[in-house]
Amino acid sequence: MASLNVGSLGEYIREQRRNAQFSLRQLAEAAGVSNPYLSQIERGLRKPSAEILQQIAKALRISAETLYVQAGILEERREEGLELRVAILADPLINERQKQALLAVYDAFLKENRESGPAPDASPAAED
Amino acid sequence: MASLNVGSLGEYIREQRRNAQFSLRQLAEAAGVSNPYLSQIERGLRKPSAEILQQIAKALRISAETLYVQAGILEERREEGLELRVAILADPLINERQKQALLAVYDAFLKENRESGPAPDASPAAED
DNA sequence: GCAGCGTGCTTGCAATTGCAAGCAGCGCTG
DNA sequence: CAGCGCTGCTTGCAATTGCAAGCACGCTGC
Repeated sequence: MASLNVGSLGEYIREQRRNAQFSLRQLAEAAGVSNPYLSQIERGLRKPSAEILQQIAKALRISAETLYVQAGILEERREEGLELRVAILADPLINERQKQALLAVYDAFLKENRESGPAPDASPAAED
Repeated sequence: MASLNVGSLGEYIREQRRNAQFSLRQLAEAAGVSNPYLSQIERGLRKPSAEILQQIAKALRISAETLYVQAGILEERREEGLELRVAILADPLINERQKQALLAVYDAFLKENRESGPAPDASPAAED
């Protein structure tokens, strides 16, 4: 169907498989799918269901979401600022007042950064 | 296939459709799927692909991810407290100092809630 | 050379997905 | 009453998905 997405999906799976140093049959067996089908997926001839993607992801030890994004059924979260807002609002451990307070602090930081230019992200490698 | 998941998925879709006060045909048309197929999905007779779920979600104005979770192809993020911490740390719009400040505020709120009991989530429906 | 093994791919088929045509039932109107 | 419009569902079929059986090729050991 969406062969554009399937094309890059298949390439991505083949790349990850090679990174993991699995043969096609090894991955197919680990994933519980037939090896011809996996071959077809990698070459973009078939568009696998989400369940198959889940199985492949698990066998490759990568997140299923990664493959969903490649397949075009999940969007990468790219809306800047929105993701954290949504996460704050969705957090079950804090109440509404606290959520609003966090959002206010976040907004203040964004404003501060807009007025003083791009965030000088002094994020050191020590974070790792 | 996984008719357990499909069962709850269909019920969920019907419920959301009724909440939106759409007839089956209206939603099917808005979603760009056939109305018999939507009927079958709601009754758990068919298991739709992620693409169809995406279309339905869009027509219902809910996130596709919500339906993916119902369908069992995506897991809910349940790690309490961790998701927001990760989101704060991953946000590209604020710097490290600001991130630490947000985390400190969040921690303070969690502590406050632990000492005063469960978060009295006065989250109103006004969020819709 | 040949047999055996591993690799990736071809092919035909059964099951599933999604649709078009249409049915049955209900309420409303003239 | 008949006709119309709306509702949700039935059914047969084409296309797609995923698999089993098996092919072609390269490499290795005898």
